[in-house]
Amino acid sequence: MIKEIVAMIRPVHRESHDAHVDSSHDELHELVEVHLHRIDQRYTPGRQAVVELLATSGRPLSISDIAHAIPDVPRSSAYRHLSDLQVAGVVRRIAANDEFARFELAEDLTHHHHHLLCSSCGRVIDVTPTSDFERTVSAMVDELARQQGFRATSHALDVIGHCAACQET
Amino acid sequence: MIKEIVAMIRPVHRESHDAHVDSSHDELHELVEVHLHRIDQRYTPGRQAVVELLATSGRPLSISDIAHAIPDVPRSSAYRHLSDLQVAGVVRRIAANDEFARFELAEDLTHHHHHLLCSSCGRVIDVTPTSDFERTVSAMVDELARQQGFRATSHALDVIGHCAACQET
DNA sequence: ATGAGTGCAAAGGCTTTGCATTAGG
DNA sequence: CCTAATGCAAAGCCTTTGCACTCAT
Repeated sequence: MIKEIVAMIRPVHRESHDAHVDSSHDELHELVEVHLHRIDQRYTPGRQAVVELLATSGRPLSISDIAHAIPDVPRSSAYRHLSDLQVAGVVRRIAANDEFARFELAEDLTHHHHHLLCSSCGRVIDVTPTSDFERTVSAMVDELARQQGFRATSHALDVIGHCAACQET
Repeated sequence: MIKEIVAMIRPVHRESHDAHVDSSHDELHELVEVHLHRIDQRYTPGRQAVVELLATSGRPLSISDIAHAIPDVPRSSAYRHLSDLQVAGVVRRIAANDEFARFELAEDLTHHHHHLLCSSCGRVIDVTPTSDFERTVSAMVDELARQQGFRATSHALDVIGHCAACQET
């Protein structure tokens, strides 16, 4: 059943919560609660733990990362939490270049950003573009899409290379 | 053992084969053979079939796509072919937004391009950027990376949205 | 009390591997 | 001849599910 629901995932449009980009910590949780309530789900301790972890990690986390960081939340529950949070539009699943899916808070709850993928260590680093940068990227993306009759709703720009730490070796 | 080798994957630098972007069909296969020989592997019929398929598909293919298109190549062999071709730098694995990995020929053998990911049907469409476009993206990517002491080697720009076919419904 | 949420263990599904056979150099 | 390449079937691994128990409203 979750399957069908997940298939319906679409961007959650901000309504009266437009300026939460700089929400404080508590506001984030309140907002998540609202998102969950929209789909008749509760913001339980287990879910809070997952959201809290994603909010403070500063980078997308894999299931392993999560299971390791919150040992008292069983993997099966972690999977379910992530799935539910995804349906609620709170969490977004991204695909790194390795075989592991990563999860991060939706940009509605944080801010738009891109990723730097380290080929050496697999690390994923978040980077926030300047508005100038973003304006340009958006324009380019729209142009690319239009040529194919494609309707763009968002984009992802990943930079592949080697992180500072891996260059030292 | 393949594991260790895969961990060593790095971009294959073109040597005396710089201008193969417009290689004819046969030249592609010859080039693939060279890449395979570099790692002491043969360009067998099964591998040729996979490369041929990827070359003519015009879009990244999942294992299912491949298994379906080349029924006489067992899945286990397809997996091994893709893995080997990846090590040889002939094939690149990309991650779509769904759970299935897709495979495409490395840009060394084709040309640099980006992807349009349809949220509705999961389809991945290749789009080739103009050189102007690409120049700008590269510059922006370098800028993003530099801020983090990251050394960029390549980039991927994915546009998420709905393809023309899915908008008709 | 009633339905959602959670844990544990079992089931599933896709990938990888072992091993014996075939083929290419 | 010798090592790579293949097929098939078995093994692995991550993810999903079933079911009973707990918790919140």
